[in-house]
Amino acid sequence: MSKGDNTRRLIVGHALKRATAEGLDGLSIGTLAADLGLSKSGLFAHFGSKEALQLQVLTAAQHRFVDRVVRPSLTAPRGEPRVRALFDAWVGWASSAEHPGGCIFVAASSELDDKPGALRDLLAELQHQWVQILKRSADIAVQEGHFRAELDTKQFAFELYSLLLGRHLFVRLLEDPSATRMTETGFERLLASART
Amino acid sequence: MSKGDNTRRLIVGHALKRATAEGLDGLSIGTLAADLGLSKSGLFAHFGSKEALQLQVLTAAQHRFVDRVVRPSLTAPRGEPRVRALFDAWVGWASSAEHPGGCIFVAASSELDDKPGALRDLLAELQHQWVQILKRSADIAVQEGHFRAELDTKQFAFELYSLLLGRHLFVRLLEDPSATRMTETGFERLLASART
DNA sequence: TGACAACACGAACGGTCGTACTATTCTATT
DNA sequence: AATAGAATAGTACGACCGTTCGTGTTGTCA
Repeated sequence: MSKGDNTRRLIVGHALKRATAEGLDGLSIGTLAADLGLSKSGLFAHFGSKEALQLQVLTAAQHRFVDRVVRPSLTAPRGEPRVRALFDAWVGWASSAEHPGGCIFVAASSELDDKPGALRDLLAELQHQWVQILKRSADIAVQEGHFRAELDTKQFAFELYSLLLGRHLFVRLLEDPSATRMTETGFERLLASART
Repeated sequence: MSKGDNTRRLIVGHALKRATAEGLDGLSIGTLAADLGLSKSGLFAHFGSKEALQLQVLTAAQHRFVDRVVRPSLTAPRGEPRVRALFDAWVGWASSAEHPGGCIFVAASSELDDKPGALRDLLAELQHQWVQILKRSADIAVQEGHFRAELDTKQFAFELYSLLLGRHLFVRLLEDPSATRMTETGFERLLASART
């Protein structure tokens, strides 16, 4: 890995952290450069445009998400345990000290849903993939006999992700100390209704 | 109502529409003025600061929300019908042509949750009030015997609002045509589990 | 109708933004 | 040690930002 690649990673990593708080659009080349002790132009040269930087940040977030949430959960046994693992890993992801602003995908979603462009397209694709992961984990739980055969697994994924989104709001804006407990309660209710 | 008051209302109304799409922070005095055929300084004079404008936009949104969602629902019979009315009215609110960007409170929530200040405080207060309205409607349904006595109504409000947030994402970012149907299905499941 | 307040305007300020160029410093290979 | 190329810095730009100020214009009430 060349020196430039290394610098680029440092930039993207730091930008990822800030983007969860300020939003992807709130990122500023000048501020990022100052944070890292670089010149504006030096930092800019690594990307060529702000949109390219934002795309790299989002892509880096995806890779990290796969590392921290998806892959670890795949080690859990197929079926309901894996569904639980995904749930727990997501909560851990959104609460991680690595991302003080919460989940960057949630933060970016309402920011980008009205702004057509490559950034929105990528985010929509990533969010779609995540919902599909949740759905497939439920499909497997059906195969394993943990969930009932007629379960609408897309509906299950929707409701599960809704709970996670609700938690995000209650934790971050309302600062409700019972947010995580309520999310877990809702999750248990959802699981119960999915079982055979 | 003086001429100035009227102009101010026009400005705030238009800003409210734009803020749902661009975000409260994305509002620009210059752009708003151009939209309305006013001069930047003329528009600015009505508020004295951008934050004051943003606060008025949020307050106007609250008034409109009460008019369009809360008050009409209060005409529904106490108990489960009123809970349903609130649900339906919220979906109508978020889909209204009046707010092409969806619900401004949802849009502002992830934007402001990391930015301390008067704006965030006001938004948190409004969101808290909304959750309380949902909770109290469930309390009434318990009183009326529609919901079971031991129901955790705060939990109910959390899950209900989570579904609405999930719908917002699925409609706006993922453009999933079955979003509203899934929200309704989840709502019915939630109601069923709350009944006696 | 005259007087005064309310309202709106244009110009300008200092600042930050993304981006484009050029120049310098560093690094790695010969 | 020399040199090519990558990496970073420096400077400048045009655009837009919120804000201020001075000056007209318009509306309102005595």
